[in-house]
Amino acid sequence: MRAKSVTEQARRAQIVGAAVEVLAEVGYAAMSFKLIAARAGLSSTGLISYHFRSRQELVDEVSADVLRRFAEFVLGFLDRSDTATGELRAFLRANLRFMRDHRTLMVALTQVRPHASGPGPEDDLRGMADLLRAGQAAGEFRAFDADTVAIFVLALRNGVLARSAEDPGLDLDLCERELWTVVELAVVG
Amino acid sequence: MRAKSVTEQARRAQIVGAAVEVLAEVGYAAMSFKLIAARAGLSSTGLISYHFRSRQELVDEVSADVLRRFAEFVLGFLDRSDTATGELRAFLRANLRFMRDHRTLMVALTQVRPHASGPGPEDDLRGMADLLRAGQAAGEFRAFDADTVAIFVLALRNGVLARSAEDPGLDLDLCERELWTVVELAVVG
Amino acid sequence: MRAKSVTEQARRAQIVGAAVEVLAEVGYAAMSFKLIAARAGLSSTGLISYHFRSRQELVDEVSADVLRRFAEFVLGFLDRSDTATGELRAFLRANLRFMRDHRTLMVALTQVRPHASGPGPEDDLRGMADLLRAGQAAGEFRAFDADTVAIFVLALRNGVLARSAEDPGLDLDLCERELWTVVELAVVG
Amino acid sequence: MRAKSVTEQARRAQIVGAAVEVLAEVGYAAMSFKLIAARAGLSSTGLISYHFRSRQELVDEVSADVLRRFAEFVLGFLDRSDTATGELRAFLRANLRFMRDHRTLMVALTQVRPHASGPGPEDDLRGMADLLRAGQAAGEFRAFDADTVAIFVLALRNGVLARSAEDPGLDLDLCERELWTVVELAVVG
DNA sequence: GATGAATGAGCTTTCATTCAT
DNA sequence: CATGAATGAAAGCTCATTCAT
Repeated sequence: MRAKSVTEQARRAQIVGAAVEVLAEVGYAAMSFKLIAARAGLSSTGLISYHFRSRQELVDEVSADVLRRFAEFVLGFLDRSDTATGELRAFLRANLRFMRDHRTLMVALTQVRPHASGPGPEDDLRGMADLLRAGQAAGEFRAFDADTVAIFVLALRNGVLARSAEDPGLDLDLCERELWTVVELAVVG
Repeated sequence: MRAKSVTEQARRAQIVGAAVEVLAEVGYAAMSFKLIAARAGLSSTGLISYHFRSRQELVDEVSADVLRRFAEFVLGFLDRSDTATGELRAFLRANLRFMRDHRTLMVALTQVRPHASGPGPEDDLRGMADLLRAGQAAGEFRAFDADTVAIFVLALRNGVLARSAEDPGLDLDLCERELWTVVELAVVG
Repeated sequence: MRAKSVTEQARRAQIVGAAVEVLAEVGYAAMSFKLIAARAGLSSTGLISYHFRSRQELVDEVSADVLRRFAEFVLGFLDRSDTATGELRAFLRANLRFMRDHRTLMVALTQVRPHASGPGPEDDLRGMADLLRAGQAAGEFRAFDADTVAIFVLALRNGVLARSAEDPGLDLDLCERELWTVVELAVVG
Repeated sequence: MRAKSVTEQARRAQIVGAAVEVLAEVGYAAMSFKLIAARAGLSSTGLISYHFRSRQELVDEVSADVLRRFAEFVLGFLDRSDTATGELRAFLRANLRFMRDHRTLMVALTQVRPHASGPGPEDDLRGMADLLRAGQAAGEFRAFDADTVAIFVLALRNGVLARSAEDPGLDLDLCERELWTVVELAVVG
């Protein structure tokens, strides 16, 4: 792979940013190069094709980019704790805070991820199941099937984010408190 | 609204059925009349337009049709119990069984519902919150914010269905058992 | 050509009538079997195709039918006079009265005639030129090129009808008086 | 409104030109992007949509373009005279000459104008009525209802043009002479 | 690198017509 | 005779992509 010039990188970022906004606004199915170009202030959709080999490459990059930012954000919450319980709590909190602070990114991610290559839900699940198993090994969590409960934890996360996307008025701080209560009850036992 | 002839009804059903299969296979964004016509063995897309005023009408009908079948299915589980706990358990069980027995319908529904008119997630939430409040009033459930926990319960349902859609090998019976354990812990307290 | 049954004739008339209304309302370019069927209260456009070999045949029949009615109407005015001047005046009066009393027919005719076979403007012109020549031979009209002035007379007729079609509020009685003044000045000299 | 590039302008003009030819040849109802693209030597109808937002925009532009050319042409005749009589005569002469020299444009205009936005017949009538009133005020014309006679004058113009469109062999120079005789008789009195 | 014009396949929808019942 | 379902061509329009400048 070639090294990318600074200008090139800047343009790609600009286009990805515009795509994020479009995705959050009209959804994946209605996203088009025309809308993205307009949103980015570009004079031609040709420029998008110039910087991205194909629509799919753009979709992948949008997904990867938002995912990277999200991961960084979550990491900022995680590295303060060392128990599995603390890590789980930090993860959930980070997710809801990201939604609160970067709603557009989050909504765009939910729209684009099903159509992007790159890490999928299985990868999320693997990580979560590992965390849960670690908690069980440390005696913090009750006995349960970690793979299955991992599905549940991520389902709760996704569901709250989806609801918040539908209803911008949702009180995410209340959600965070109630969510932790529920997860603690369910996982710690 | 005019009465629809038998043939008309049959064709519409056939088209809706083909649309369901296409939706489950390629997703909403890639759905097209061409694919549906091919799947249904129709000679042209014109026939779809003949039976449905517009693409949106087809989308709405697909959503309504699957939703109706799903509601019937769920009802078959519900009317055996009378406590809120029993009803909640039956609801969750019914959902997972529907996925197990009618996977294509369920997957199609997740694809189409965000783009259909008709009842939306808010309506689901309202019903669930009412059930939870009834359980609280009956002393079956612990104290929590019913609207928020309704989000959680439906999130769990949706998440399991989504996971099952991604991974057809998922053991839904195991999920059902673990899910009820988790929900009981979380809701009954 | 086969004899047409009574029912057949009635249906054709009904369809022609509906076509006239549609033509007057939306114009030739926007006319369609669907609109005509709806207007006639028919359940299918197939019925139109059943009674008319083709769209063109319907168009021709509409034109011929209205033209026939128009001719009858005009005749009712003509047969009272015997001079060319009287006949010319009666002709013009009849035209404007027909527009006043049967506006829909007249408007439909202007829409359909350019697309119908059957007698065309040349035939109208021939008749008018003959009348003018007769008037010249009788010493009623001044010397002019009859073929050319025939164009003018029919142009005046057509223009007034077209204007009246555009502006239903046009005072056709005033038009009739002014028109005759003008024609008399121009033709008698 | 954005400034249009030279190439853009040229293509639009080319498409408008092709549309004019198609209109003159097959009429408004049978006009289609396919015919226009073929006539213009374009590879696809998509290019027409690329340069014109919609069919209606093309229709409007064709009408406006021909109208503009026509107005310029007429102006070249008008500015030599100062009496109402002279202006009227120049107007009529200009119309017939335009038909003689730019028959395709003229025929296209008659086809497209009823379906275009932009100035309509009422606007033509207003101008003509004003001219007639000016002539009356100057004592050049006899007493008549200017609004009505304006209809007549334009009717004569339209009728001759229509006839010429139908019969390309029509002697427009003869028409011009006879027309002026008739108009003079009718208007001057 | 950027532009905007061009491409051609694709979309949904409408059309007149045909056909089995 | 009438119905309404079916047909396939054609419509206007949008799409991602390509290309010359």
